Amino acid sequence: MTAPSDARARGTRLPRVRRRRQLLAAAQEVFVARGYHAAAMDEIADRAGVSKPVLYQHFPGKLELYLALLEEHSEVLVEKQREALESTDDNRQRVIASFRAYFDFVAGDGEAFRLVFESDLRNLPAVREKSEETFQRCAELIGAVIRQDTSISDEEAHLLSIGLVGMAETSARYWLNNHGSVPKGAAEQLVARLAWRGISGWDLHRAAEEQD
Amino acid sequence: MTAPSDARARGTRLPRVRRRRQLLAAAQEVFVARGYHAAAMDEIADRAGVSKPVLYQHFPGKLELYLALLEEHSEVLVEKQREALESTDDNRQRVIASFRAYFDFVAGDGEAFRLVFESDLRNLPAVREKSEETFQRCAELIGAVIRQDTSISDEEAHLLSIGLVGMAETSARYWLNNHGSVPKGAAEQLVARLAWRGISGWDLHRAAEEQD
DNA sequence: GGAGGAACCTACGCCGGAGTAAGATGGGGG
DNA sequence: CCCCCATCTTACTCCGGCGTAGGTTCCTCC
Repeated sequence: MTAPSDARARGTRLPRVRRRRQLLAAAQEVFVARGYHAAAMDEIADRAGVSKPVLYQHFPGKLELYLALLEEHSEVLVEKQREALESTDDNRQRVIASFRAYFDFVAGDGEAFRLVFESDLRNLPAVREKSEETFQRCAELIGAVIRQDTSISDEEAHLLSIGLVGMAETSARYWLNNHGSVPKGAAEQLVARLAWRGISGWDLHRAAEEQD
Repeated sequence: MTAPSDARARGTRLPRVRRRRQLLAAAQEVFVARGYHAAAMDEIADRAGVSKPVLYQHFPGKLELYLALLEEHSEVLVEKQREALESTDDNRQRVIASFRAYFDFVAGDGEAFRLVFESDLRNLPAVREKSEETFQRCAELIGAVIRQDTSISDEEAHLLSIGLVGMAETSARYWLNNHGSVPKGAAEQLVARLAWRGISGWDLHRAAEEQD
């Protein structure tokens, strides 16, 4: 670990756009490894093989740098989720694809998911809002599917999707932290099955269950 | 909001134990409202109607103060969960009770749940471990019930309980943040039903589902 | 080949907030 | 009645880390 990423040749100059990309990559590594607060601008600069003022020529401040990354990866997650749900018309497969999307997201891109799911800056309104918005958008995508194919009320469908998204997020994160205990495919399938059993045929058996 | 809690009579002396309790209460308010990093020892002291050194006569540092609270409320959650699962022998009722326990926890005690679920100090190993341990203990309690009444393998049962706990935590937090859209009892029931449909009769229908 | 500007550096200002020294105060036991 | 210790206070020190002033190098384009 602690691969220096791009500390190559402390003396190479880069065109502006290229440098910016690289700075973002370095920042991601540091923010992911240390969290927002423990991350130092000096370390990010070092990691990029550059001095601090360079960082400030590309981003007005630490916060903006962080927000840029948060924004980017939030968008990736929502997009993955959208693709998953559009990938098929079979709802059962949809559930599986949706969970796989979460696991993929968590497994991918240098653990960037920690920015979205485990940010230590949620107390800042801007960050909290972004986080919740991302969460809501995912839930809404799923909620739309549920509503479309059942007679569940809007409010109930929404709450159910919230629960499902929470399950996906939590189990994906858990799976990643305990790599090796269960292979990815199996974990996805298992949790997806739990979800599918939960929602499939909700209307049908509802009356019966209401009896209790 | 910003109820001063106990800023009563800036000049009253208190016996050691009583003062300690009060400091913990003040600290909880501030940590919950601001998070660990944005919380200032000065503010905690002020909130308790006392000066900073007093705080340091009761706790060696900011971190220890925080950990004391985290520990306490983590224990409360696990205990609530244990009680819920022991409250009945009917597994369906168990699921409901278990979810209710999460909602109760989130609804209770000055939003102390934010320390356990939304800590902005998870990057510190001590905190991360405590958080995960709490989470695991809850999952393990549920996992034990699942294993006890089904033939699901240990590993699978564990992953399923992880997912369920995640669902409970997420939906409870969401419900609290959007108070008013759904009454507590209804929300609990709805999500509990989702979970119950998911796990009940898992063995029975398993073979059939494996076909796909 | 030499201005000019873009990319980069060293070195510092400064501020918030954790933790501390040294002294004031007040009430219970001798 | 007065001493003593526990309680509490004011008023600092110190440090990490963000952001910046001012100067330097190297490439490009005329």
